[in-house]
Amino acid sequence: MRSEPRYAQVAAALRAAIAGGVYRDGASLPTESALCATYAISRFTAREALRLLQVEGLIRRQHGSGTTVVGGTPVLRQSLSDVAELSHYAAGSTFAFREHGLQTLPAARAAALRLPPGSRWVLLSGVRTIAGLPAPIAITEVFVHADLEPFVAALRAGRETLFTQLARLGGFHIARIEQDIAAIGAGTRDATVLQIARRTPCLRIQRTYQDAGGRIVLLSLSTHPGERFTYSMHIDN
Amino acid sequence: MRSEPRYAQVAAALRAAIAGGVYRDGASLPTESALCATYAISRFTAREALRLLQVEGLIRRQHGSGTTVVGGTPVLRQSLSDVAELSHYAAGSTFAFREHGLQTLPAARAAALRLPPGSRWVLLSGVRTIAGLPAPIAITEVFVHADLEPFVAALRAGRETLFTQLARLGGFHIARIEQDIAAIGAGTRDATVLQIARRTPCLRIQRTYQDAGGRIVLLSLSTHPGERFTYSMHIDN
DNA sequence: GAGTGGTCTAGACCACGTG
DNA sequence: ACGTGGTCTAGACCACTCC
Repeated sequence: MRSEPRYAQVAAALRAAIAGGVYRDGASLPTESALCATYAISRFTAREALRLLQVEGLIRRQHGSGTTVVGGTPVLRQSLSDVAELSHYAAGSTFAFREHGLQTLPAARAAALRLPPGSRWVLLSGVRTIAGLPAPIAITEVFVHADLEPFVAALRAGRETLFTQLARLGGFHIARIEQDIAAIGAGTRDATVLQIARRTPCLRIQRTYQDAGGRIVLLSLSTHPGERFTYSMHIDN
Repeated sequence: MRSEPRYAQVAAALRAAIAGGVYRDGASLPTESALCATYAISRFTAREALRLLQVEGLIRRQHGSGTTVVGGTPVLRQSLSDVAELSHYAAGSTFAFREHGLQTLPAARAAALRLPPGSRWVLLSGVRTIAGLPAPIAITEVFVHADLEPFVAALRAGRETLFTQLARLGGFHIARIEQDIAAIGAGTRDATVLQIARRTPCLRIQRTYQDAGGRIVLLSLSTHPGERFTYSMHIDN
């Protein structure tokens, strides 16, 4: 049982105080030196705690004036922090894939995907289609951690996403998903499969699924033709 | 002319070294103690410089292993998991805009944005820039509901997003944000402002901000050059 | 075990905003 | 002038990774 860093504890305490109405919208938070005194911490730790709240958008800091609460409304926490949301865009679509076995990635490829050089992955490739549409809406590559190779054969195409299947089969828990979205021009191979012109603008979505230890268990790389795909999400307060 | 903080100078030097190919993709950056020695700075200053590069997405830090370069081409990343982060947008960036008054949208335009035909909006246009970068990272159009016109004159460019300013000025609450992300080719006008070639792949992000009644109070339409912008988010279970 | 980054202390001086 | 946050030093111990 590792304990949280001190600055995270202080940040949590302040967050709770804000949510609890101790500091209202626009109200001033204690000064740094006040925090040092009340929590018996150094100024570094106090600043680190405040830095956390700042990137969360909870507080606003002004050089000569002080620290004020920006949005004390306590419900602001809710978000798309739900894995279910991630699958909603795929509803009604099906994913067909082929397995290409366990491979060591070329160094350049590994670096581009920000995976450890020399690491080994089971490579899958596939296309996502929507019934009735002539061309696929995505071409996808999936990299499964070598440790999970025994479960790959049991993967099925269909509604359930690969990562939920793997999590169930492997008996582990996905703790974090990182998602990067960029716009790129279609390469020759992608263009052929997607039936679009080369260099057509495409959405490139890279997701990494990490377990509790921060280890990447699955990485997926999808390319969607720009004119056939829009990534849509919503955030409710 | 006030001089830059020391950590910003060190960060700039490292940024230049990465861009100049001294440290390639995936290569290791000097350790913190090495930076302390070469620049004659304390570890705090070195870490502050590295922190800058980290939030820019240029480097990746791993506890026991070291600091490595993520991408040789500078990519801006925006991490986003809830409304609070959305309000802060890209750290260190500023938004400059002009107001173009109350207008009735052409029918085609309204349809494309999925806004009611004949509805009236205050149109704003602007660019988002990051200090030190020659070209903007986004060109943005904003449509503000006609009912909020009295508050538009009070809007200020700067750190606070337009919708948080409007919510405060108008005394209402944003209940829902919808966000659509697509890949498009840059049009002539966008290409000029963003200093890229026409038809360069760009991320087009459309956000609608709705009040509790589902009424769209604000719509923003941003175009980001693909090679300078990656939309990044994470989801924690 | 050696070396890395993560956390933390106890000081210091400076730049900024408000009185 | 004063108090605020911003920057910075010179140490320290710990947790993690890799050999």
